[in-house]
Amino acid sequence: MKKIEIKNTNEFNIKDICECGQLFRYKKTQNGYIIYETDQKHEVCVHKTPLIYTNNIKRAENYFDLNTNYDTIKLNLKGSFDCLDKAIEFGGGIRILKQDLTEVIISFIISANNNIPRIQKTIEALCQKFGKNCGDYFAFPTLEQLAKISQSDFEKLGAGYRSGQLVKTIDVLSQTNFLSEVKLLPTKEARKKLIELSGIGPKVADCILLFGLGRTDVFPADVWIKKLYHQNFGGKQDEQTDKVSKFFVDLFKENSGYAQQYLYYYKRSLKGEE
DNA sequence: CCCCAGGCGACTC
DNA sequence: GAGTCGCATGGG
Repeated sequence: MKKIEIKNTNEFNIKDICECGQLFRYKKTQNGYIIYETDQKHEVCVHKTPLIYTNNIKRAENYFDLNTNYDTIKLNLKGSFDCLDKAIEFGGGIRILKQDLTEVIISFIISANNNIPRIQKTIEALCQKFGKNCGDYFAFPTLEQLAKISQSDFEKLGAGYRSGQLVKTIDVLSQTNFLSEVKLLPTKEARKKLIELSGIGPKVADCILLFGLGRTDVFPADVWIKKLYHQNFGGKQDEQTDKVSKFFVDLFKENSGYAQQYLYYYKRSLKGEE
């Protein structure tokens, strides 16, 4: 096992990374976190500084986005409005992970109109039932494995009414070149193509673009973001997703995705306190 | 009993 | 194009 030592802790906080909402499979440990992705395990221990344990340095550098300067991004985002400054202060150690596209697509279809503990529970059950046994954990099912799962199987996992959507979308992913093609498209076209899949609307598409395709010129607008928009910029209580998303992308451009993660993480942390 | 959760799809007009 | 409504499921 090799290790990467993180020296600038302003730019890397494993709690922020795990709990900011970008992924669902992680576990808190004695002095850090373990993240599970596809059939991989990424372990981070914090002593004085964070240490990433990996058997593939290049892969870990890419996964944790270590070549992006987050201090610069935060500096660029500051001064826009008060809530964002507080959010950056609160979650300054967030990094946006380069996650597996298929896993992100399936996970965020399950996330729609759902709560995080239940999303995690369903995804964990999916891995246990249909993923490879990797010893002390289970892999996320491969596309080949996913293609064998029926609608009633998904229902038994607790996916609810999203079960049919999952089967339909998995069918497209496994029977066409959708995944390889969508990667090549500019953000706007990729978004449109994603929304054609069952269970994917504007919000889920933006999460997929941000977490699975590395596009930071998107701004997923969920219920928390809409609340924040209403409080800070007016409009209706339940404003239209595309309207809110476009507002913030116009404001933050290529840094929209980062801004969204700081804001989402911060707003959720205030749950019940405002 | 109600409302809510990282919304979406179908159906109106 | 915008406005409603139902949707599985579990927790508060």
